Amino acid sequence: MALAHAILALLVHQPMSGYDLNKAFEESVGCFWKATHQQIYRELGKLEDQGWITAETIAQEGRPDKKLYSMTGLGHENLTRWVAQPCDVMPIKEELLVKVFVGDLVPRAVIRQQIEQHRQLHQTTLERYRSIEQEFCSSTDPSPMMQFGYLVLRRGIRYETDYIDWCDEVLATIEEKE
Amino acid sequence: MALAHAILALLVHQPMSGYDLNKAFEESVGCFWKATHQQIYRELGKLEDQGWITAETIAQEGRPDKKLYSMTGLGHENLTRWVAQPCDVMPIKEELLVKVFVGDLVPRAVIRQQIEQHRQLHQTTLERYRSIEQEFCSSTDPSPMMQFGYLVLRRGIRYETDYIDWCDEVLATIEEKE
DNA sequence: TCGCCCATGTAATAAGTTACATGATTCG
DNA sequence: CGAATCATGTAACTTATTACATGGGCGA
Repeated sequence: MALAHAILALLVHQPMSGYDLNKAFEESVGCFWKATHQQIYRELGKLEDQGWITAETIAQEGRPDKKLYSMTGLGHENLTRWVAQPCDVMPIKEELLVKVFVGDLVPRAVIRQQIEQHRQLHQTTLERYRSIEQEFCSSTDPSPMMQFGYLVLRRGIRYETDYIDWCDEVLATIEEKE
Repeated sequence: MALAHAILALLVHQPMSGYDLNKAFEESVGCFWKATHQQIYRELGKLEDQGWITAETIAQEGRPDKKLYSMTGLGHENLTRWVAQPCDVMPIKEELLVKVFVGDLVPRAVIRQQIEQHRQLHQTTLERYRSIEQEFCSSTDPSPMMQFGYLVLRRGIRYETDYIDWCDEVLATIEEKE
């Protein structure tokens, strides 16, 4: 049910289309949830059936019609109730760590290359988060919603920074003994 | 295919039963992969069909028979090839972060409580990793396999430490304005 | 005697991925 | 003229979760 609530969480602030939601998951919101457009459209259908959201079809000139989804009172109630419920720690599933774990099966260069590649990917993500952070800081609107959004972004920044530091630790260790 | 490779990665070092694998995923290996026993038994069946592992049934007194799985040459080849293949960054899906994101819907105390609870959970996991680290350090066997295992554990320790620090950051921010 | 450890599985459902499918507009 | 953006979806398939199911031994 978590994807449903992630979608509702985005619709609290403003109505959005499936397309908008997909972009959000790819960009800023990517630091706490991930979903493909197929999942999003399917889930939006379910949420509408349950009456947690409503759709309004907007005709547009020169581009396809879009469906703007808004949260209903029922959806709002459900989301609020869900926020207060205890939740589990999300399990970690890291392919890269499985590879490092069996690093002794391959030449050192293979692991070094994998780590270097991931360091690069996390660096790129970190830079994206940093530029979103700049927008927060330069904005003159210190609303409470922005505060919570900023705390989530902080988690993303911390995570990426820490991952990069770990990569450097690994690289230092494997170079040491070559 | 990643679960299959995570299982193979554990079977490289010694033969194990489904039960053993499940315990491993719950304990030390939990810092890089998670699987339920149902998934494990199903996957073991598939891996055996493919000829990547072989089973040997061990009759035991006073307790159920067990099936000890060992990796075959084919399994070893496949695992080795997989380690060298590039892989994607694993997406983050954090229910807690979704909740913090919509923290303005509920009283401050609700978010504070959620954060405190998760801080506690991550603290417990960190302590578990720290005690595994102690075993590594006191061991007089600095084999290469141990080195890679230690690097993976370092990732777990870093992750948990960083998560706890973030929790403290959130708690400081929400107390500030009460 | 109650509950945990050992040890394995099936069945049903939910969630996620991959491939397929369309079609106009706008920018380089 | 090709690629990207906007905008939506279906269908098939693979993974993961949850519930159900069994049964002896062993320690508090």
